[in-house]
Amino acid sequence: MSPNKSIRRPVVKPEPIARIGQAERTRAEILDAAFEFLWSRPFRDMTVDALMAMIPQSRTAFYKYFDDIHGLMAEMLKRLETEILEGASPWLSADGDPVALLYESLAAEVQVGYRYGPFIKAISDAVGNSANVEDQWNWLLDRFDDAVSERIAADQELGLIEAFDPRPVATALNRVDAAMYVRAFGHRPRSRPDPILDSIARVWISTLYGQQWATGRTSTLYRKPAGKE
Amino acid sequence: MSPNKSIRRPVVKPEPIARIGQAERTRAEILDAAFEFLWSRPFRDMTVDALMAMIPQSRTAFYKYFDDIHGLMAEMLKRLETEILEGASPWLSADGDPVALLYESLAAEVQVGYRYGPFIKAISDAVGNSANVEDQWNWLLDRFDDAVSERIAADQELGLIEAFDPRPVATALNRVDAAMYVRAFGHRPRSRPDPILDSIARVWISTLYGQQWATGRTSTLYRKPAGKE
DNA sequence: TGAATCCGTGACATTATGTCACTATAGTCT
DNA sequence: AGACTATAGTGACATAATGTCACGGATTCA
Repeated sequence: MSPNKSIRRPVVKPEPIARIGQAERTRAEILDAAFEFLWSRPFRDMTVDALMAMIPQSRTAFYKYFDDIHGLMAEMLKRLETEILEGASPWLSADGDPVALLYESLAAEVQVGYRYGPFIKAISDAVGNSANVEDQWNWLLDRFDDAVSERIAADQELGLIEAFDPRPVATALNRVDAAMYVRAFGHRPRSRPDPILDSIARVWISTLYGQQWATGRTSTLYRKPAGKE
Repeated sequence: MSPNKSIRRPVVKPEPIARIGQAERTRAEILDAAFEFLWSRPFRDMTVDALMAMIPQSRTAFYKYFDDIHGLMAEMLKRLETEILEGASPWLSADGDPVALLYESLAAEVQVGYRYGPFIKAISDAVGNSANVEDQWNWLLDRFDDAVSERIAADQELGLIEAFDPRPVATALNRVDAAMYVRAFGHRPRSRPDPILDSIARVWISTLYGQQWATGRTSTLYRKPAGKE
């Protein structure tokens, strides 16, 4: 990072690197191994030793790439974040029947939860062992809480949702999802996702828009934006 | 245990014990110390060493009473169970306005959650580190799921609750509570319990009995048992 | 060729764990 | 009283996992 000696560097020389990319490949190899490990064994069994035994590298090589096992989990969590936020939320942004959109969003989320079940469980296990992972996980959850709160507030403005403090309700609803994913999809064989989606959707829809839409999954709450631009 | 030499023992002699009750007192001392520890520091910092430094006993004495730190947590969890189940649930058994009773039950539960907040967080942290604790915690939660499912099914019979598969919904609702307690009451200073109760109650009541009762906390759903004995 | 750098490794120090053989002592028996 | 015994407690030890460090080998650049 710091240009100690070779101050005169030919202008076009952004790649003076030896063994190009080797580090990145090894790093990715470790991350992949960790993912594979957690797919079949619980987080508490993942020692640096056991992990590095899966790839042709010495145990200590691990520390060239990560601070410790929790640092590794934090990195993996970042990867997951991207994936989650992508598949996420028509309901949060798009325009249309709120009940249908909410259901669609939850369905997408359940897909992700199902897909990454054992890994999400690993994260939730790791949370108790490291302030770092805990902070990062909470930060992610809080962002969801923010987004959901906002949407609730917006629909309250429109009279689609009753008046109440949106924040704690958003938190409660989001926690349902996280807990259900860990429980239902955290161990293999994973539960079938459909009943999970049904129950989650029921709780969300009943709480926000009213029971009468919980079964049908669509509503007549939505009217084409009139005055609002 | 085995009568090696002194075969001729006077018949009335069921108490040949020396240093009566000392063990129980030490055991309780350790449990108390653990509780105190967890009140101010996270579970991940509680080593056997740190714990036993709090009382005038050697580190190894710990192993006379518990298998390991997780065995200790399992024991503490059992203690908590009792407390939880006591303060628990008018809604589950008593007769009367279901919405009012549900609210009352949740209020009592929130009290317990508030009271034991940091300790509940410690349990939830320990869950990831030990199959034993995990099993026991899940067993406790499952019992709640059972009880709630039953009550839902009963009210569905009476037409007070819509028809749907009660089990996953019960699970979802119970998970709300647990997650909220950890989040809101797990760290000090703990959040004020009232908004937590409000949001939890809103989710439960809206999901089960309908939004219209979520604010008022009482309903007109209940009618004196007529035909039923 | 030689210098610089990158990647990786074995050896080590440290910390926590759990076991075991042993000691000390309070109560019991004669 | 004095000997005996089960109980409570301890220090020393073996094991396991962690994280650091000085070094070695290889590759690229000058």
